[in-house]
Amino acid sequence: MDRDPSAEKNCAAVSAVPPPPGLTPGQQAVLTALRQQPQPLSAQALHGVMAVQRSIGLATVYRALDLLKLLGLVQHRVTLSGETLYSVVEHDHHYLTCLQCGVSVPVETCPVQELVAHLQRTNSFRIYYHTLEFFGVCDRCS
Amino acid sequence: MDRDPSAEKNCAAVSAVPPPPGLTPGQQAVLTALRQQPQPLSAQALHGVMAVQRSIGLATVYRALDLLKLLGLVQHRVTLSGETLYSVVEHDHHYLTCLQCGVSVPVETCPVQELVAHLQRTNSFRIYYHTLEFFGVCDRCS
DNA sequence: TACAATATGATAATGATTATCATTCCTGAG
DNA sequence: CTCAGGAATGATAATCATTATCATATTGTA
Repeated sequence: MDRDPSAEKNCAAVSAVPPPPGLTPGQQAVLTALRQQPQPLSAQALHGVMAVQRSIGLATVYRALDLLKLLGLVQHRVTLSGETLYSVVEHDHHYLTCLQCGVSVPVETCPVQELVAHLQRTNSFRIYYHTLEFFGVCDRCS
Repeated sequence: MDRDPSAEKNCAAVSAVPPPPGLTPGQQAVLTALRQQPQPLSAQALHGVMAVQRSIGLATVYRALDLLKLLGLVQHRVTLSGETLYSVVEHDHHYLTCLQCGVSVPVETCPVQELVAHLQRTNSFRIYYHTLEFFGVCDRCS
């Protein structure tokens, strides 16, 4: 068996921002709901699961997600079908996506932490999260 | 001055697929037009620049881009505003994007080539390209 | 040369996201 | 404690990139 080449394991979030600042109840609810999801979720799906317990407008969910993104608490990724999926910034979640069938399999390693630190120094950018995604064709489709 | 930490330079495309197979004239035109662009371009923008010289339908441009993606000749990335930008698969183009103002600055290094090779071996996926994108807030916005 | 399959174009339809706007909530000054 | 100003919320209309549709044109082939 060959060793994993670029080996840093699943890197944890770079504590981008302190704990939640003054979030409104609605924003808190969105964050809490998102934290309970095992998988990244679309805004509409999140709205769906939230609406069961608490009434909240779809627009509010979108707005809260945008805000939470800006606070470094939530990250996003866009699927091939154009949906945006949101998840809490915790661990990196990277994917290998088939351009044909759209299936995404998670990638366990992440080789970019050093690069993040470097960019942060050289670009005067506060980096909250990153997406790393591989596109190709899975064997079933080729 | 500190050295660049994760140092592989701009990695070239992994010759995903041989030269162009039997592309139709329309598909060829799309590929050619895209090759002449210095920047990644949206499908509509590409259609715009193409329409000047050659009449082509917008739907055809979309279809050709999808096909070229499937052939490993073209890659895509999605902006914060939801547009999909296309470019020829040549060198990696990675970005640092401000979640506030949306500005994207290119990132010159790419630490994932080894990982690509590894994934290719362990996942029986044919990998054509990848996207690596950093999100945060630029100093002007924070 | 005629057929079957595929590509193309024009346009309608889709669907996720955003804008709008009236209402409600909250906070701080008085 | 009360009121005014600002922000947040919800319902819904509007937007806009992308996709589906379908009739027509093109291409490779028997």
